[in-house]
Formats: sequence, structure tokens, C-alpha cells
Amino acid sequence: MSIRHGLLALLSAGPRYGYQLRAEFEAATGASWPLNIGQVYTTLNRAERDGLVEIAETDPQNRVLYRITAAGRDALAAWFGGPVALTDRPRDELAIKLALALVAPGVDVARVVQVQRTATMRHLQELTRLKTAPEASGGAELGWALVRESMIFHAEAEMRWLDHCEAYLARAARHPRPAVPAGNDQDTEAVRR
Amino acid sequence: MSIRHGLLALLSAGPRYGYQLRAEFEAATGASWPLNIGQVYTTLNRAERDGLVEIAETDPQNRVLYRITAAGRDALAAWFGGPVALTDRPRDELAIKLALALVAPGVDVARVVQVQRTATMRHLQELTRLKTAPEASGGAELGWALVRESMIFHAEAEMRWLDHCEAYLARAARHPRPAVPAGNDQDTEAVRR
DNA sequence: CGACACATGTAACACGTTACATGATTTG
DNA sequence: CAAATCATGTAACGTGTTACATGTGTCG
Repeated sequence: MSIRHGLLALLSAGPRYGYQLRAEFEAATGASWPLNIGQVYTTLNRAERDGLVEIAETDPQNRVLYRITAAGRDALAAWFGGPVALTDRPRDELAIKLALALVAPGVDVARVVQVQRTATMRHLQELTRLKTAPEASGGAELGWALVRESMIFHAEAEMRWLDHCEAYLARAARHPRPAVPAGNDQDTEAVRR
Repeated sequence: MSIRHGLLALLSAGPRYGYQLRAEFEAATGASWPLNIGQVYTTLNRAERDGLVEIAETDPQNRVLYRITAAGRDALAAWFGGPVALTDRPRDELAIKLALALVAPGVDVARVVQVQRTATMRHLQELTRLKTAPEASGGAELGWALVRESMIFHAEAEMRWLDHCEAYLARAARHPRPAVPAGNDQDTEAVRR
């Protein structure tokens, strides 16, 4: 629901039209997550369906202006007023991947960790490089800085976690699990009952 | 696509049926993201449609066993072989929220940060509490430990980021932006052309 | 028997994403 | 004029999510 709320936030400053919303959304977040223009219109339609926005009028240039409604302001206030909960967050694909690499037979977990480390490291370097880059356009530079820092912090956390995993695996290698004796991959345990 | 690949990973150890897949998936990830049983069947159907799995046979107990196909093994190998890319990851709702709180009029950004900090802190405490909890069932304890650590690392990163944001805001408060003089929230800038 | 867990499946919906169609306007 | 950009919209599809329907087996 981040796009929906994001558009509501922009509309809370006054009526906007579709293209303008995309431009301002990307300006505010530093275009970290490019927003397809079609998505803006579908999201606006659904928000209108739900009574959060309404069509205000038409521009001098014949552009369709959307206005936030009272219900929309309520939804926005609820968004800003409460935290982003755990349950709101999507599954962490990397964590799932590693956890399942452990139970899937014939997967070189250490290699998976290494590949990810390389990619995350490259990502992290790119982000830090951007930090010192001469930011051209003025304006909502602040938001992009915050988003960028968020990405950096999470990438660093991921690097640390990968180190952690590697250490864990190294320890597990020294104290190996008995593992399945024969080559019978087929039947492990049925679901417990 | 994490669920799809997750099921493929489990099926790579041999044929499984729906309920079993859910049980093993949750066991491997520590039930961090509870998996609705309906989701398992729809995902299996779609994977079958795409030729990644096929129905193997029926159990002694009349349960429908799915088997991974060669194409499924290829897809799985590609998943494990490559990193989780940036573009694969969903939008970070918290970062978007903060970035837009900066540009939305009349939002107390510092309060948003504080509310989030409280929630994340509580989350972090719960996670560290779980770390020392006496884990009952044996088995795939390792995966859950890794997932839990991942959550902890990311929660810590979020706390640090929130501190960072607060410092940023405090600095901005000492060097305030001119801000809009009158009460005219309506029209900011049109999209640049 | 009745309640409960197991087991499979379908239907409907949400959001996000892409591709496409259609004009108007600008610009080289 | 031709190409590009602006601007709005629609159609189709993907995954994820929930609710519901249905039947079987078990256990008190």
C-alpha cells in the first residue's frame, strides 16, 4: 500500500494530476523505485473507488486534477500516525533462500552466501559512490539522502548477516551433522501427526 | 517469487504433498512468515502450468504428490546460483513514508520517527528474547536461527537509520528552510518541462 | 456422535507491473 | 513534417491473500 499512501501524501498538499504525481513521487524518493505512469492512474482509480480521492476539476491545460477527500486524509493520518508493522513487510527473499538452501540437498550454501556478498558489496559501493556524487538538481534532495542512507544501512546489515552466516556454516562444518547416510534423497520425514 | 522457489527447493529433495510442503516450509524458516495452505495449492498449480512441477502419483493415503521437473531444477539452480538483486526487492515502505513525510505539509516528521522507533525497538527486544528462549522441537533449528538473525540485523539497521534521521531533522531545525510563507498549501510547483 | 485436524481445491480480490492505444503539444 | 515528450487511460497478467467448500480420518 505504499504507492497508494504516497500519492495521498502528495495530494495532501493540493490537487495534482497523474504525471505530476509521478514526478513528485520520484523526486521525493530519489527515483529509487521508478514508478510506472500506468500504475499511477490505476492506483488513482482504485483510490477513487475507495473514496480516498476525487476528481477535482480540469486544468487550464486540460489535465485531470485529483483532490484528496476527508476519508483520504484520515487514511493518510493513520499511515503517518502508526508504525510500519512487521506484518506489513514482505517476505525477505534472501533469508528464505538461505534457510531453504540449508535443507535442500546438493546446494553449496557457502557459495550462495559468497555470490550474494559480491552482489551486495557492489551495491553498497555504488550507494556510497552516489553519496559523494555532485547532486545536480536542487529541491527535495533531503528525501533522496534519507532513502539512500536507508539502503546503505540495510546493505551493511546484510553484509554483516552474510558474515554471520558464513561463520555459522564454518562452525557447522567443523561439527558436521550426521547427514543422510545413503543416497536416498527421496523420503525424509512425513509431516508429524 | 520466493514461495514458488521455496516449494521447488523442498521438492528437490523428493516428492511432497501440499500440507507437507507448508509444514516443511514453515519449519525451515521458523514460521516467520506463516504460509496459508491455499497459497500452497495455487502456487503448485501455477508452477505445474509453467512446467516446473508435475503430479507424481498418489500416496498410500491418497495424498497428491508433486514432483519437480527438469525445468524446475533449472529454475531452482538459477535461483540459488544468482544473487537476490536490488530490482527484485519490494519498495521499502518505511523509507517512502519518511521521504514523503518530509514533503507533505503538516506532518510532524519527528513524531513519525519516534513512533517507528518505539515499534522497532519492541520488535528488536522480542527477537532477542526469542534468541535465548528454550527451543523445543529439534530439527531445522538452524534455518530459523539464521532468519531470526537476519531480522535482528535489519531491525538494528533500522534503529540506526532512525537515529540518523533524527539527527538530520535536528540539524535541519537549526538551519530552517524558508518554508512556504503564507497558508497557501495548494499550489507548489508544476512538473518541470 | 461431534469436534477437530488433515487434505485438497476453488473463487474472489488486492496490489503491482507491463504493454498497448490514443491524443495533444512541443521541438528539431 | 517527424520525432519526442506529455498526458490519460485500458487490458491483461502475475503473485499473494483470504474465505469458503468439501471430504476423510481420528479421537474423546
